[in-house]
Amino acid sequence: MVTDQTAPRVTRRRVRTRANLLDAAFAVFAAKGFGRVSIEEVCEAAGYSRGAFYSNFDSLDELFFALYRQRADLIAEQVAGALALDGPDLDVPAAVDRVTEVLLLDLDWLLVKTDFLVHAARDPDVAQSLLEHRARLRDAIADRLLRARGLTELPAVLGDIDGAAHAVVAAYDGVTTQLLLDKDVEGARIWLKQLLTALLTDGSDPQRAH
Amino acid sequence: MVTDQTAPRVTRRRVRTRANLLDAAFAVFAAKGFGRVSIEEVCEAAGYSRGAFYSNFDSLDELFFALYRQRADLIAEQVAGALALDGPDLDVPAAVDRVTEVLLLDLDWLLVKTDFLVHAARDPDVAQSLLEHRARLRDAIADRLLRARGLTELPAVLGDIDGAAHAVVAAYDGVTTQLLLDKDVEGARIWLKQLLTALLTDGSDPQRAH
DNA sequence: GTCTTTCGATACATCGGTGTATCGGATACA
DNA sequence: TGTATCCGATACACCGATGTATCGAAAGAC
Repeated sequence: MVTDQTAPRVTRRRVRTRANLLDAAFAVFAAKGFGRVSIEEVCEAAGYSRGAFYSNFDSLDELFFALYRQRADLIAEQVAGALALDGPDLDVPAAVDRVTEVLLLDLDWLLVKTDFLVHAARDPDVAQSLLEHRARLRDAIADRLLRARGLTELPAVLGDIDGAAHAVVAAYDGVTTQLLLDKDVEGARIWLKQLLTALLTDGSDPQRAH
Repeated sequence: MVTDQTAPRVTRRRVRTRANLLDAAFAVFAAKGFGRVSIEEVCEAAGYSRGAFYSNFDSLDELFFALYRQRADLIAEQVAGALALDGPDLDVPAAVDRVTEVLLLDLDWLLVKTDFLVHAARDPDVAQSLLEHRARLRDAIADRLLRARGLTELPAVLGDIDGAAHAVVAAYDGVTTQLLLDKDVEGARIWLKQLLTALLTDGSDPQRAH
């Protein structure tokens, strides 16, 4: 009996090398930037020859895309976990704390992520894919905000809850930009919390972070 | 009488070709991204040979830096103008409108600017220079906010006026990220205004944009 | 264990970009 | 207009990266 007629026999070695290539690529991309990395460099960092690369990917672009998907999905999972952690109506500040911890964890990832952004900005297909990913993230945040409704009143200027979720993402992106330059992760965390508090709580609301 | 003993005779042709190279570089960088552009491409776009390039710049990096400085200074000037336009205490929303108009004018510039950001994120010297530029911008905004004090009460969560200026820049950066993907300039403008209003005005403040 | 299929290393041809050295025409200045 | 200087075009040598074709070895199926 054969599991699949058409697909090539899936070997264990293949998935290992592929994972190794992706890991090495992450390190190299983070260090030098996508635009300045050659296929050879990735292979050398992973300890393979170029034959291995061409056996697994068609181009650097394809590898980059696969790398982004892998890591982005992982982070999205962690964020979703941090958002779902507390009960149906617990306080927003705690959730903010946990999410902030996850989102501003790894500077290298922010570097690669931004590289991917400028890459996507010039390729409509990639941009579309990234936009969808961001939309999913926003939805998760909106769901969480919905659960907190009543506890904290949202400022009306942002419009509905979806607008508020949009604002959260914008704050994250804005803080990321600054962080890429000054590399002050702890400062960025504090700063992001402040921003989110300012955005999500009514100014007249006595309940604030800390 | 000689204007300068040591410096080479400043020719008119030189400044023209240099400007042409910079203009062409802007177009090419915007279209393909810094990482994917060769010296030859820039020269071809400008209508020169590589000889002209090497006569004016030492490397693509140097040209990129010069290009960024040129355009960034130009924009900073326009922003300063938009901030200084009204009297010593006129309304913030009008200033927000004008600044938003200037900052979200040219998508190509945002592309190149972001390219430069990821470039700076990997080179401490360049990062330092960019940070200083951003600090000057923040100071201009803080000055403007100071003039408006009393008219609109700032939310306390942001801390002092400098914190508020910081938040303005973060909002701008955040909106830029989204804009790079969806290319909706008009939407981004509206959205940025909303964000700034939410950040700069107390939630209980009845005075809002529009 | 053997046999078949797949994976990845090696070798090769090729191409595009880089930097330099040189030279003729353009430009400023008297 | 003459002339000294500068600028940019051309030609050349070089290098590094790319993609492909081939082959030995590893891994799964039985």
